[in-house]
Amino acid sequence: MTSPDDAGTLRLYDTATHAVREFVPLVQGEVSIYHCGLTVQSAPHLGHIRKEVVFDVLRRWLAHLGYRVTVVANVTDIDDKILTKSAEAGVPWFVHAYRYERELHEAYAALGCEPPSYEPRATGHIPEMVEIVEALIERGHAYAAEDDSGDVYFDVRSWADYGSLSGQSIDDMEAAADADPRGKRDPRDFALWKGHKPDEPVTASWPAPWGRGRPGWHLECSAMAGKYLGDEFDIHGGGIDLRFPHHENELAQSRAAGRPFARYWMHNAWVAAAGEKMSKSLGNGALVSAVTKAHPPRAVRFYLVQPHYRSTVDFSDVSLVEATAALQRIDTFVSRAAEMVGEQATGVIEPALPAAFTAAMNDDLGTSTAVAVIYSSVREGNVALDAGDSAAVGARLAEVRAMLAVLGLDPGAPAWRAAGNDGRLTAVVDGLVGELLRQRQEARGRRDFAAADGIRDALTSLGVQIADTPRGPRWSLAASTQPAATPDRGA
RNA sequence: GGUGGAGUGGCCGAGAGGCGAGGCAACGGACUGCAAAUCCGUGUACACGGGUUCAAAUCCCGUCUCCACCUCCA
Repeated sequence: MTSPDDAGTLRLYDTATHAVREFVPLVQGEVSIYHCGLTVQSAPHLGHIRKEVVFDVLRRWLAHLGYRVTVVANVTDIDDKILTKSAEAGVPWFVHAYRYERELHEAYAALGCEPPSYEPRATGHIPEMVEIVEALIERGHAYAAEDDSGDVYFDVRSWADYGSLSGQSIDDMEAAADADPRGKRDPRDFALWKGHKPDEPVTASWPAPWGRGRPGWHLECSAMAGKYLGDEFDIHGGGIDLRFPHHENELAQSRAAGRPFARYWMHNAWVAAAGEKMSKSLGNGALVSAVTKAHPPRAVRFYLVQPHYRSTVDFSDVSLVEATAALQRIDTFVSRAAEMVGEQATGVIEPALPAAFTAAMNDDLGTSTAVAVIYSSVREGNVALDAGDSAAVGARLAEVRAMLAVLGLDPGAPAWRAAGNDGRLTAVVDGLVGELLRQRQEARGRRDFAAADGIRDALTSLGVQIADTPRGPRWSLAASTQPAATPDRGA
């Protein structure tokens, strides 16, 4: 399966063709990616941030392969929910939107996601959207509503390919849902432009040839992708639930306006809670802010990265605890190895990756298999460590860190440095623990094991783990963020 | 009604015709004063019923259960 030849080319699952296709960029050496950002109407939960993590890994892998990658993720800062919720809260809609945009950025940072190359806001691109609507009207694919709402709709019947992305035919779609046709020719026609309503703030409307209003949701992505990536670009991504209608509509309106649009469509599965889509069983416990408080953020990322991106992952605290323990195994090796060979590999992602890792990543981002390769290197590294073979340890360490870096999990990366720790605190703690360990060694020397174990227990209860190695005792912070009582600790 | 996906050992989670991914947990052994960490070892797992095949978790048929989408949800 994993011959060296296979490792050479990247293959991605394309939702539009329902097949894994070899990835060939439009422009050699460059990759352009657009993925739908968030509607900033509430705090991001784990499901929202999974998409960011998935595309962050894709971007890192493409960069590793030598591509220059441009990533655009929009911010939808105007929509029905934002207007409703801001009205309820009694604040201007843009205040509401900006507040959650900041929370989104905090979530990116907390999980080590690099910010997009461009992160355009919908409200900053009204002229580009108007331009598309004009082109669609001119070409006979859009029309102003026949009532006096000021809405403009896309005419799905005028576009033969409508439904191709999601594999549906217009006639099989459940049309009854829309009880109020609102001047549509066909109930499935979707809004490109929504006419200003008297009860909405004037600030939430913009002038257009067919009257004041605001853009429909789908329109903004076509406009911003076109502006920053051109009429045709490589990869369009988003959550699987956006495939229809959002992406179907984006595709239809872009192509109908004469733009070739995306060449590959990638959709990540969602994070489920108790078997159900997270947005439905919305619990505050799944907010990124809450989860990263309860569990180490790097472990949260590990938990999101390890399953394949097209598999649904089930959210539970138990899974996060397991992910924390699993990551600890890797980290223990990294720190033990670094102690032996020094911090030689800091920040350098040069060492060759194991062929199995490359093959796994090239096979539609097989992160799960890729993680298994990391564990295999860790085991080899541990064996070398026990054997005192520092050359082998150094090689495995470099390799492991390089693989972790691809997944955005390198423990030495700036993203994971504790905020506000300038190093002095670490030095003080190291000194204090070192002094206690010295006392413990003395006690052990005179075979006073009660005293020695007393010191060890005291440190353990503070979340400091002690390990006696042939080179003397070493300490590390326990994986758990609640250091005190680990219930399953035997007497 | 239409479209797409899923059911894997105590748990999480890959794979997609043939040598039991990987992790967590558990048990045995080595190491240790005891631990911890680490290493070695231990599991006849693929929803159910048929079928194809020398060989099926993987292909085919049927059944059951679950989830998502079908006009604004990552």
